[in-house]
Amino acid sequence: MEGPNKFDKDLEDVVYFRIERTMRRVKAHTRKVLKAHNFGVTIDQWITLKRLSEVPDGISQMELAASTFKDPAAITRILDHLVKKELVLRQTVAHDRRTLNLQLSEKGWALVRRMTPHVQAIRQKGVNLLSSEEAEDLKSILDKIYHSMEPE
Amino acid sequence: MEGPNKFDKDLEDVVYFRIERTMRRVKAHTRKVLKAHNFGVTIDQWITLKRLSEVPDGISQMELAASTFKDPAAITRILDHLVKKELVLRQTVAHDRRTLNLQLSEKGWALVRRMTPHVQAIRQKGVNLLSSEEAEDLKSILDKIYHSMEPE
DNA sequence: TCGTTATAATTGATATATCAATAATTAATA
DNA sequence: TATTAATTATTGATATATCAATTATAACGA
Repeated sequence: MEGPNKFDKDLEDVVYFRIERTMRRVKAHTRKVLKAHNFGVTIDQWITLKRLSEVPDGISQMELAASTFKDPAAITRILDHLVKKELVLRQTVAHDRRTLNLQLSEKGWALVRRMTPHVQAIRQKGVNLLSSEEAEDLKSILDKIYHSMEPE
Repeated sequence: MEGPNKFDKDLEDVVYFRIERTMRRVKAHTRKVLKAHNFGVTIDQWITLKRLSEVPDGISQMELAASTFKDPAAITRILDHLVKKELVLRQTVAHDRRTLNLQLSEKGWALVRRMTPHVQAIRQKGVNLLSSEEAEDLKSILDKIYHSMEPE
């Protein structure tokens, strides 16, 4: 905000830009790890598998989309890959033929178990440097921003 | 991390997941504002224009990519749009015919000036709720994570 | 029950992200 | 200086993000 021509702060100083660049780097590192171990899935595919591992009875695509903050259309396509790789089962539901129930296959469970320690290591790498107080601060600050922008 | 079947924390509790969902919401809100005012550019196109507004003499695509943390290939395509919309000038450089110099056009400058107050309002909306201390904490915590994952 | 409305998933179109490969040019070096 | 190596931008392929439109089905109201 110095100098005669400055009518706005630089990108570099914008909080959202910092958030973005941090996530880009985290993702780059994550991709490197996934590739090194030949897990055969992308980051978003991993997120999907991980979420499904939290709901053993399965959930619908709408619920999956909502809980991962992804678009239903994106979920459809991510699942296409995961079903083709036989990591996820996509089955019709008796009482509502619009809905598809999603569950990990045995192969999906095995992959999640295999990947988990490596993903934990990635989380550690960055977050380890933070005090537990800082980690909590980060979450609560992010949530303040998050809740300041309720849709509608 | 409770219950007999839990061998990993839930997505919901992962810091990176929180960061991601916050940014998704910020971007959703931003797109809504850009659309409401008919600015005719996407978020990434805006970021590119904004960055170019910080370097009136222009920069190369490599420099633009580095300073926005985007891939050079992505920059090429974003610029294709911006050049077509006559918001950016892409000119060859005398001393190095590999390099293209990028500058805002008059129309580009006008758009940046027109958009700036609205973008500032978006930044305010979320960040206003934070104390200046929290805002600084957020940046420094993010930077710790960022620097913990230096490439190579 | 018929017709309207709502919901779940898909598909299409466009924009971006990432990686690999390529073309053009410049730099480095034997 | 002739080669080789590095650099800049582009292009192609694949995956995702977003929005709009569509299909199939379910829920609802007159």
